[in-house]
Amino acid sequence: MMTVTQVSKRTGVSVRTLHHYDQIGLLKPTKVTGAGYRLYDDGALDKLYMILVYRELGLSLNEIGSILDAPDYDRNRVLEHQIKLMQERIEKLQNRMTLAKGMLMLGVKYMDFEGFDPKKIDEYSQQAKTLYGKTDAYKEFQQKSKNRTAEQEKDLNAQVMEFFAKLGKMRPCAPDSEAAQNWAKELQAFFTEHFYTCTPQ
Amino acid sequence: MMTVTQVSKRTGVSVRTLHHYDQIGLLKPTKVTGAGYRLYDDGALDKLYMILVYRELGLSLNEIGSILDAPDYDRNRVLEHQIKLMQERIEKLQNRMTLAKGMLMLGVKYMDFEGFDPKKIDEYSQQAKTLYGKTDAYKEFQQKSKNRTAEQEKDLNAQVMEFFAKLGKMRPCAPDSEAAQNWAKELQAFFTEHFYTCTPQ
DNA sequence: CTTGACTCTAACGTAACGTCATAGTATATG
DNA sequence: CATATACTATGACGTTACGTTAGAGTCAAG
Repeated sequence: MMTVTQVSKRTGVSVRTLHHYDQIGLLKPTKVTGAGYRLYDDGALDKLYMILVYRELGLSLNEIGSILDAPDYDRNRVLEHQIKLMQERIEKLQNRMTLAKGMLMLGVKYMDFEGFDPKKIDEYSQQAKTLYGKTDAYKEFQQKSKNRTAEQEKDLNAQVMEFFAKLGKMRPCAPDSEAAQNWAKELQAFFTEHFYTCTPQ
Repeated sequence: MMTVTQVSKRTGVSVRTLHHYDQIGLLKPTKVTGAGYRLYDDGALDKLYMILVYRELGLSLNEIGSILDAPDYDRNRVLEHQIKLMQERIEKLQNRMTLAKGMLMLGVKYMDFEGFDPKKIDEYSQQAKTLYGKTDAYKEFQQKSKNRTAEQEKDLNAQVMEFFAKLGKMRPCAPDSEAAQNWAKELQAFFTEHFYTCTPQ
């Protein structure tokens, strides 16, 4: 039987957290003394460890409470769900990193919106990647930069960024508008200079 | 000059959010009518877009407030900092995904802690990867699985997981203790069966 | 002038605790 | 036994970025 600070020292959770988990009924102490002191045994410790693991996986305390007294089947489904969620978060973070790197590269002054919706970064990124991936030029690029895989990703990020940074602006334009033409030229010049030869197409 | 709902519809932010940004002084309306109605012009819209972008990058409203009236130099430093933060978060998420996948693979019953600190997952993962990466066996594995890169990562994840799931338990043991020996045998058997031939070393 | 659409302020709710403040309790020492 | 020290308990407010009513004033149209 351990007191709160003893549990705290062994597990790393704060005393306040133990109080909190007691309050919300997530982890009740094994026993409470006459004076109201909380006492925990090894079983409680095990449960606490499980709580911490699930917490690391990003589950809310509410969800953890449900999961702990649920059958294995449900636990596995929750795990799978969490894996998907984490996967999505990773992709979102990567897209945001691309955006941030692009902002650094191009300078903030380029950030001129009107039709660029920051909430749709993931969507833009998706578009840019699929569109861009189809071109032969991309293959050429891959060939040329095989020897520098570290930079490859960096460059691709930059390109994707470039692509969707402008994509927002192009939205309201007709595909054959003057602005679109200018953009294409600009992009072509940029890419030709840095990465590969580029056809008007 | 647009009213709150007009701004809301164009930008996607809620009216409440506009109220909030006004309250905390992040984005004041361009003008306020006699009746107290908030009116925004295009300049305010631009600022709002910048706010949204930085918000996407994970900055707090406080930080955004500081950044908006700061020189380019500071902005770039903040961007770089955010990129680092996002990178760290991605790695953490990936480690947690490894843990979750491992929990699915091995089943929750294997989760027996005593010396396994869930907060040190990243540390364990790091150890496992560096240690594991050094072995010749890994190279053999890489050779064998060159043709299935998609699964490769999956397998590596599983292995890393296996590795650090037990690493926690081994901590208090001497490296030549019986438990350690058993673990080594078990691991060897498992790996031999699934991935590659394995020496006692 | 009424109706409907829109606007305002005020204030509580959210998640998971951190951080006091105030007060009782257990233990070692003089 | 009294006291100092270390630990414990229960409130209760603070945090982040708004969501969500609730009650009340405002504007354009019919």
